[in-house]
Amino acid sequence: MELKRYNRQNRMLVAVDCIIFGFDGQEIKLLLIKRGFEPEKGRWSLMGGFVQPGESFEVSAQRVLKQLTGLENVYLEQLYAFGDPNRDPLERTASIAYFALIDISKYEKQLSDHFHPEWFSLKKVPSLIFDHKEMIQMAKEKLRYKSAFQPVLFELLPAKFTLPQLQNLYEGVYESHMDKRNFSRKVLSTGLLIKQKQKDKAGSKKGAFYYKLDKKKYKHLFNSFLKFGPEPGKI
Amino acid sequence: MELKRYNRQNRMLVAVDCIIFGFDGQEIKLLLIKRGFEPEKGRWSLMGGFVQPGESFEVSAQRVLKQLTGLENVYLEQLYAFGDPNRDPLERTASIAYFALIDISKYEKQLSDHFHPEWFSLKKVPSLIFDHKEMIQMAKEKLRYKSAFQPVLFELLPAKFTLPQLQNLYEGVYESHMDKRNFSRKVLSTGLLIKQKQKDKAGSKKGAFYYKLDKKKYKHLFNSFLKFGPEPGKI
DNA sequence: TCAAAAGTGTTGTCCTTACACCCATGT
DNA sequence: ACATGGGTGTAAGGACAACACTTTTGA
Repeated sequence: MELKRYNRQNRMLVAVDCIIFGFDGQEIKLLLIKRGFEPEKGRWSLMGGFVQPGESFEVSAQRVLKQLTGLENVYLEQLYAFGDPNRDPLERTASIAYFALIDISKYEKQLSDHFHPEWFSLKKVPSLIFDHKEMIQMAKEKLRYKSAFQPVLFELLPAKFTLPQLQNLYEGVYESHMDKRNFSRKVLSTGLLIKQKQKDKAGSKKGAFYYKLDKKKYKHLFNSFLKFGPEPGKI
Repeated sequence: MELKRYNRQNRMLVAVDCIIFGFDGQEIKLLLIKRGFEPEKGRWSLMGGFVQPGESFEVSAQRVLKQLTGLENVYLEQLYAFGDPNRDPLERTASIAYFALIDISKYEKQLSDHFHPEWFSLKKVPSLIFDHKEMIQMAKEKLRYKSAFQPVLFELLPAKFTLPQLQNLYEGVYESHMDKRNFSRKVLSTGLLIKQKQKDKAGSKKGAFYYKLDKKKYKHLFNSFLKFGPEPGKI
């Protein structure tokens, strides 16, 4: 006897939600939208969408991300599956949360959108629907944890960036100050950065040298990076 | 107008699967069952079950774990949500994988079970259904990653254990050898271990002193532990 | 000329690693 | 008595943290 379905079991909706991080050279930001349908229509929310038939979670998250930002091939990683039976008041819906790191300079508001997206400073996140605040909190923690050992934060930077920008980024993630001498020694010692001849004159009169990632080494060294941030585990 | 449901969306089955680790004093083991229903009836599998209405994923995993082991209050952590549309050939089923660390000495085969559970050495895992092999691989990696910074591995040990046992455990997780002098200095320096007066005479003629966890410090220090294993990130 | 940010070196401390011998005891 | 595994100390090297002054240039 061959079954056609699992009988007597309940099915539920499954959605993906994306925590989208960006970095403007000064601070870390989060891309949020105004929810366009009931319930909670009009409130701020993470970008999300229902998982479609035939679509894996990863593909689903990529689709949702592209819909909002127009971007493909961005850094995307599964964060956590949220499954509280009452997290969506209308109907039981599981959410697989993904976090994305995008180069904010490549982001372009999609013209014909109805999402009303806005970038928010991580310190000024508005009230959000459902458990989205919890998702963001968890994403922040994971980002800290992860970037202590892997050079993921470069995904947030444009092709050319300066050391002060990079330091701002790390300081933002760890909400702490770092010594610039120790910082530059540390990152340069990885050999991942290639110094450019041009300077960025935007941030100061003297100007700061641009650096580029050594992409070959980057892929190769992704798993053997440095230790940053506060004591490991204290994060 | 208020909606009652999200229309035009597809619902799917959601299950939990548990990767259950144990440690017998010598090596790390995995608890597997013989699947009791179609499809793939009779093949080895992780213990799992469908998420029930009103039940969160965490509670669901706890229930499944108790069903198999009789244990409650064990270390349980969400690993990853597996959602490939074809992972279960019968019907689309998402699986939220959890990994559990149990004290193997507390485990007792449930009498009236129909699961036929068996402990397998991590090095001799049989062929498994669906994507369960991938789940185990990911769980191993997460365990490595995690136990480098947090004292999670104590969850696998009985109340009293010896330093050589503890070292076996770490060596099993990292599949490497460690220097016993450096190892004992390192773990003792945490202050988490309380030396007992009795010895375990099972493993040697001289006998090895038992240690107990300082539970207060354990809970407090859970997030500021040591660095173990190979280079961070090389895991 | 001054203000503002970029860039650069040294030192002390601590952590990590490598390494070898004696101890206790059951057989 | 001996074989087996348990227990301990030291020295060298490397990583990290603390710290202050000079440079450049736009206003």
